[in-house]
Amino acid sequence: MPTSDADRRDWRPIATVDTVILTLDEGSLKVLVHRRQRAPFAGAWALPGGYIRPGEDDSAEEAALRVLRTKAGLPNFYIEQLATYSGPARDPRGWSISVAFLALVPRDLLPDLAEDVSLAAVDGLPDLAFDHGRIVRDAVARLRGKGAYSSLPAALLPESFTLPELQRAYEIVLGDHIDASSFRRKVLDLDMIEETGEAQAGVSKRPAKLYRLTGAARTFNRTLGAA
Amino acid sequence: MPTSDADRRDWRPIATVDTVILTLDEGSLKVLVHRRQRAPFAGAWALPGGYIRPGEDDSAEEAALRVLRTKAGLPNFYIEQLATYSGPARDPRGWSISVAFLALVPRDLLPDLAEDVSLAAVDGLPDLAFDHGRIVRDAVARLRGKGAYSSLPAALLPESFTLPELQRAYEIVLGDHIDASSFRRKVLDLDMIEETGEAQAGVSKRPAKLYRLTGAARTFNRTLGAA
DNA sequence: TCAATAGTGTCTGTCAGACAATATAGT
DNA sequence: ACTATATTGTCTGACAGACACTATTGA
Repeated sequence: MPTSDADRRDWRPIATVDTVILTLDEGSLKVLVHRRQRAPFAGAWALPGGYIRPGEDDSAEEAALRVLRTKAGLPNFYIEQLATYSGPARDPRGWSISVAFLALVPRDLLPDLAEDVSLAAVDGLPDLAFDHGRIVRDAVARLRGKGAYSSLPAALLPESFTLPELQRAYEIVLGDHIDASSFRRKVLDLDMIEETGEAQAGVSKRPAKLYRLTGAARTFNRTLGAA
Repeated sequence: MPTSDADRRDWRPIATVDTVILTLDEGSLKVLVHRRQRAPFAGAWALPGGYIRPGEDDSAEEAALRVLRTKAGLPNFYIEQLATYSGPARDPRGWSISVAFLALVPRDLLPDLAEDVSLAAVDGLPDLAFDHGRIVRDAVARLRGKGAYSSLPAALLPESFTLPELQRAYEIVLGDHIDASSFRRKVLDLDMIEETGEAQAGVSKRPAKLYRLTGAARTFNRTLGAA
């Protein structure tokens, strides 16, 4: 069983994680990317990612959260497993396997973007390192496909939001117009959201009521990825 | 960078694949399991699985197909990525990462079962090695959750089948009764199936027409997993 | 009062499920 | 003709989208 280093390297692929952080910014769906400092693909835009460290991480998910903390300075939040990408060619360093995760984050929870971090619109994505372009496309397809009426798009909004804002989030995610009255009926029937009691202020038109996700909806949200 | 073997082993997790083969047998949904010959979990039931071999496999999916060919004697068929399981405790041999795949296979395509291979009903599953019990539960949840009207359950039936048979397959998969007239309308509208021109023979009642999946439905089926 | 958007009420077409009615094989 | 399904037709309630109408704020 014991063999040379070269052989052993051949038997255990490189194991990494990559994260797709999606948010709503300036009316469109964007993904967080950073400029790579080191080879391979130095200077190219890439998803935040890194090696799984068995000595340090308790799971691939923990590894992804660690990468987000240390590489992007992001706090822990809910991430959902997207898919796993593998093969000899996707990483020039050798046969690799990467577990990709997806998170929906309100824009205001993202810290001020550093020099080498940027939000790229998912429609008209620039070229990304590795197979990250494909990973982002898969993530967006998953988001768009998954329950037109799951509570997911609400995760892109701040703690409290108006119904028109929520509707716009759905429209951006789904890429389609939604009728306002149907939307209200549906979303209120589902007990996903509840009034905060407050209303918009300082607008020169009828102010909209503010809502928040109900506890039930937040939980539903958290567990959606498991199914 | 070069370190001792122990260190390097620590940096690259064990990488494996596991496969969940689901089929309809005696009116219920079953999963193919085999009795492990070797430690760990020698003697226990487990999903067919094995190491990814970077020198031999072009992707995790190829590795899974190779495992099915060599360990279970199964031909190549469409498998869909399910999820990836990882951590220090799931395999006593060390920190491991396993990519799980799902396949729906007509019972008559499974070769005669060898001594150490068996079909276990997914409801009332026996204890399985590793975290395979959880993997099977996730697979069944995915199947039940995924498009009530995707063409997926049809993959569990032989090449040609009657509408009542197809309906029963859906009912078993969904675990719920379906109205016959609605089912016919829907499934025929979707252009998923087409008449073969033949009909059942040798039944002492009105014989049902035979159908097959349309080319479009088969393709749809194949690509479902990608989204 | 006006502009602009929030929010409500009503109509209508679509569709799934319930269920009755009809069709067809072997016996 | 009779039995046991297969298959079709009709009715009805739920619901999404269209759209007209009312409400409410600051200017």
